[in-house]
Amino acid sequence: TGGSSGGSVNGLAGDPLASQSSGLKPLSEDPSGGESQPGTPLPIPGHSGLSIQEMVAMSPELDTYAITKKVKEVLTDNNLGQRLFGETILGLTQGSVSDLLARPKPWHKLSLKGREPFVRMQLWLQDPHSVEKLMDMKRLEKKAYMKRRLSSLSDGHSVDGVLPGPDYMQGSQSPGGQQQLKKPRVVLGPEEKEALKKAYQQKPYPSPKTIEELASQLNLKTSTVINWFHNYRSRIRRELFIEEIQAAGGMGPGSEGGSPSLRGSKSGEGDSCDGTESEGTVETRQGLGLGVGLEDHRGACKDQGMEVESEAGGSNDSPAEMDCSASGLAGPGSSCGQSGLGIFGLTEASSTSSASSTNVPARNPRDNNLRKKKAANLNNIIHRLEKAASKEDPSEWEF
DNA sequence: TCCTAGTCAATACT
DNA sequence: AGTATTGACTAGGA
Repeated sequence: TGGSSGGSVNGLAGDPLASQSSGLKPLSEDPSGGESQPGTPLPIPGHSGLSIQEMVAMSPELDTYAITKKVKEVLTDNNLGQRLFGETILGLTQGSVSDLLARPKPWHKLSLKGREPFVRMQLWLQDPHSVEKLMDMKRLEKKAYMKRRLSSLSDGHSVDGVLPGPDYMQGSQSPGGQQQLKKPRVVLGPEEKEALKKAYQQKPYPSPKTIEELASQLNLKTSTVINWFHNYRSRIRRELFIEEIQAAGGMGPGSEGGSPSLRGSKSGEGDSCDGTESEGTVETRQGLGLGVGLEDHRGACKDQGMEVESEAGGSNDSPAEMDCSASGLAGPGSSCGQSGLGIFGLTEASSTSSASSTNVPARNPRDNNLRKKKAANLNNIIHRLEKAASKEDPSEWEF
């Protein structure tokens, strides 16, 4: 991939990580770069030469929340970092791992590709030697690091770049040979973000024209504004998923139940409710209904001029999920984790949250968010309706 | 062409 | 040093 993107951690070319040690799978994805699809004849350790893709395809529904919870637990208990875990087990970078562990999307909302890390995690959890393997890896890294440090010290260089990470070379992408000066990362200031959020509240899907305006007003590139909207929408959507999971009782026993998710924008500002307003779960998926799930909750915060009161209280949620209904799981009850039945021995999934639960006493801050969600959701619906309206033939309407 | 899903990777935070 | 956040980018769907 030309850019940094696809390549990924799996560039673990010659570092100690990949190969070695007991049979840790080097999760390499296709070397070529073709990425996603085909390749990956990754022979998962104990599973009859199936590629992960195949395993993912065959996998029954997994409880992503329980899996990440367990993984976090194991990692912290054993003092293993996300970076090591991500690079050696998942083939993802630290940031991605952090994100994944903190906000897992429910299984039924994941694409095949998105499910892969969870299947890997599940497999890892089931491996009785998972921890020790990773520990070995850690030791090796440390050793290598020390070595490098020593040698460079004698050379008189500093070893800063010693990001144990293998790749890291930005050179990989400069085929021509010369380093293209990397463009500095754009960092939006609080005011800019504020303005963008405001704009989002009024129009989650701004027109090109609006985007242009925003860009010039904020002095940003239009692509930055576009990216911001894309990212914001998708991240808010994710927050919603988390709520869904938790509202559905997804948390396990030990959990405190607090959702780490919704942390609106820093307190500061005067804005009463801003933060993660949201957008809707318009979840397209298979065309089900408008995602307006979320029961009603009232809430203060009437800013931005949107009022939004009632809406169809639809059940939202996804529809028909694939096979679902796991077949042979039946875990040992209580704790998730191990057990190992069936091909995967997966732990049952708490299945789709049929949301719409009427409970949820409504925790203070949550209320506002829900309201916002509904509001934004409506915007989404409107967006879609407008789109549909542009189609003459009703049969083309999607909803 | 526009959107979403997934990620990367820089960098802010702890 | 490890973790969290987030702008940018790729792939793929419609």
